[in-house]
Amino acid sequence: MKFDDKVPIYYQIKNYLYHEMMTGALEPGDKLPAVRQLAVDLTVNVNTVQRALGEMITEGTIESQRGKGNFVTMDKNRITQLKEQLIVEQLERVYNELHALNMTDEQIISSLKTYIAGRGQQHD
Amino acid sequence: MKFDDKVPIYYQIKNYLYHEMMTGALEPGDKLPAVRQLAVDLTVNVNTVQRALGEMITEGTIESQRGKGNFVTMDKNRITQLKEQLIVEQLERVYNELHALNMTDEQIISSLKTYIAGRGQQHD
DNA sequence: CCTAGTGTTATATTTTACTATTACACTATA
DNA sequence: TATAGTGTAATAGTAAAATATAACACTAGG
Repeated sequence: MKFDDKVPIYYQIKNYLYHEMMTGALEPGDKLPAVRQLAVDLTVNVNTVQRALGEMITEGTIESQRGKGNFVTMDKNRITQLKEQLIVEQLERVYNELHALNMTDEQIISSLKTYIAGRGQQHD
Repeated sequence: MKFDDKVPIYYQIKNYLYHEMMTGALEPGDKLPAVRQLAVDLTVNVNTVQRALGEMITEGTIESQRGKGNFVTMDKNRITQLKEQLIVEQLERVYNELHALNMTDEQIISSLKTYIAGRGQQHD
């Protein structure tokens, strides 16, 4: 996996797993890949994986069963809340960033529209 | 200044100065605060400031005059390009993030509208 | 010429993230 | 009960970022 060297790997692993949960690749109750397998898949050390999982366990996003594995929480509400939270965080960030660049609300919205519209050309 | 401990300080300093330039707080030809002053203002070490400035000098965003100070480039075109670049980077990021959360283009745009509309309530 | 203000550079130290490696604890199952 | 698969934890080492501190180089002005 490709990581941004400006932010801690364990933090990016958390985000990766969040997204797997948000998109349904990992559903409530699902068993995650074994920590050693995740380490191989992501080409990182087991301890780094463990650090990410440890935080998610503390948060209650995943549940650990020693000897069995790590499992996505059965609390679907939590997943929904998490998704909403991730979305708002992103919106908040762009808004603040673009607003700090002296753009008006209207300019922010229209620039996003333009960006998305102009996207079809060279991507996907 | 408050820093996000998930990303290097020198990198955040660069972004801070970029924004100062984008908003016009620092205009082309303007003299930046002395490195030691910046270090005090940002409550950071001189070397950390220097690392940020060093990269910006290499980029050509600012120009250094030994014994005199650091100055914003006179090349207004560069400032404009930089602003456009910063905007696109933000749009790209938000788009990719939200798209990865299974949102459609329309949902992304409308969620931003909703966010901005609902913003007036508790902020500014 | 001296001094204060500026950028630049270097050394040593601390802290944090990450890695490598090993060991331990628990579960399921053959 | 042995073994393979799982999570958990500790130790030691490396690398990068940031700090503290000091010195050097240049400029302007008295």
